[in-house]
Amino acid sequence: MTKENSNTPIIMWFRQDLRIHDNPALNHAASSGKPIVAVFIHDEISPNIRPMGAAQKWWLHHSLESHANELETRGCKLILKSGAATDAIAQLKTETGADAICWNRRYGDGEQSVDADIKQMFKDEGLEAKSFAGHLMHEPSLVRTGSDMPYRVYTPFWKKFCEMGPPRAPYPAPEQLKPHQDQVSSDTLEDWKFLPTKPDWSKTIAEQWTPGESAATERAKAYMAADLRAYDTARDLPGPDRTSKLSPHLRFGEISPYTLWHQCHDQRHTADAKAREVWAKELVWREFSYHLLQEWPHLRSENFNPKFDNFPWDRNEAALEAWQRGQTGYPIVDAGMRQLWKTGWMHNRVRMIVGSFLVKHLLLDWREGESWFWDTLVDGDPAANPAQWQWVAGTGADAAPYFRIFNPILQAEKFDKDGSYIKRYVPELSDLPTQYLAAPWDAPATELKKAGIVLGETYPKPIVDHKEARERALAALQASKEPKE
DNA sequence: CCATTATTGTC
DNA sequence: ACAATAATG
Repeated sequence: MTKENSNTPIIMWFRQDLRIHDNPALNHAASSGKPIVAVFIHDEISPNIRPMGAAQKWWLHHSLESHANELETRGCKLILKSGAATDAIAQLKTETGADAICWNRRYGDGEQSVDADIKQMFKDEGLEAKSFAGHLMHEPSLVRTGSDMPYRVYTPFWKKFCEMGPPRAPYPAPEQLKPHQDQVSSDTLEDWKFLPTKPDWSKTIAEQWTPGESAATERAKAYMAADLRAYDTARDLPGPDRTSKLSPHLRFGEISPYTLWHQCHDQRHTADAKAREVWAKELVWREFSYHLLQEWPHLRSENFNPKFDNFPWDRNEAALEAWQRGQTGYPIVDAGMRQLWKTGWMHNRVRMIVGSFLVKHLLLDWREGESWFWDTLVDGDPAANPAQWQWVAGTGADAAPYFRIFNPILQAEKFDKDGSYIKRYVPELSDLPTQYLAAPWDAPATELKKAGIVLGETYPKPIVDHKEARERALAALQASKEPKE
């Protein structure tokens, strides 16, 4: 095959795919034989693109640093540009004389319309613009029901996903990259001010996480070898916490879902079929979220199920703040919210509990919770975060025929039996015997005293009564169903 | 009788 | 998923 323009550069536009391995667009750029201009654009201007949350920015800073180093060892510099992506790409095209561009597809209406514009910009000049599937194993728009409709329920989506055949094997990293050598203007990471300063809340997060492709790869390997086998039985226990912690790495594409799918299924000798399937199903929940986002671009702002449009959400700043700060008086809720603040992450079981509590017990709008998570989670994902919040609120894609109201006391007793999770994040309760940890207000006065706890002083009294809150939520649901005058 | 366990209806 | 109710021992 002749490569007519092998001396003119190709732009490799990195977005949510900060990896060398299994990166189809990068492989395309490498095999084109053209000098590669690698770029990342920080775009907070283009319409309908959600500005990143603070914790994600912390992650992205370090992930870009790591990715730039990876590229550097292959002789390639990562160019940083900011502003509207169409302008940044146009400028880069002029600066470098590039006659081709490639990227891995992203999802969401704002992102896709920017990408379509840029593709058009290249096509109009007879230049090449190619996009690849790398973020998801099956294109969300191609997973359809028998009557050619998008799925609204996970289980049939999962079945269809399986029928569509196993995801392709991951691609190897390109053997070599031919870098573009000329000087190109670039921002610095410091220009973007992604790291918090006054106050710097990132220290406890940095202790937990190492952003970047090599850390992601190591974590995946270690997880598959050690803990995958216990996933189906242990995944609901936030105390021992045997989850993979791969979510932020996946969020920024430091490791690909194809790689993880195959690593999981290759683990036949250590993990049984059940454990492997349950874990793979979680990976496909991510795909389902993108499927929903694709079909319902306003997933983060509008009820998926319009029947909830009349739901009488409360507005209560004090209650919202108590929830955000982990001061609700329900230890399992407070432990979760404090884990989130401290580490930028929360165990999934606890996400469901705190989400249900915000929406059902406090009657606060799920969008308040979604926004808080978006700002504080290092794995805040444009599809998974709204999809999960809508699921827990009952407004989303959920097959349950009833209005799910988690009981935070039962949930704590069931999933944090030994109280290790609560004690870790709510240390003011750590001297209370385990049996009282789920509901300290029911502990005998003598036990509270022995543990040095004064409810309302050293730890809050519950801000709502469970039974009353439950009844109030059910009444609100009824009220939202009354036909409007 | 009480505490634990199984069943069932709901949203 | 929960909670009211029934069954068990």
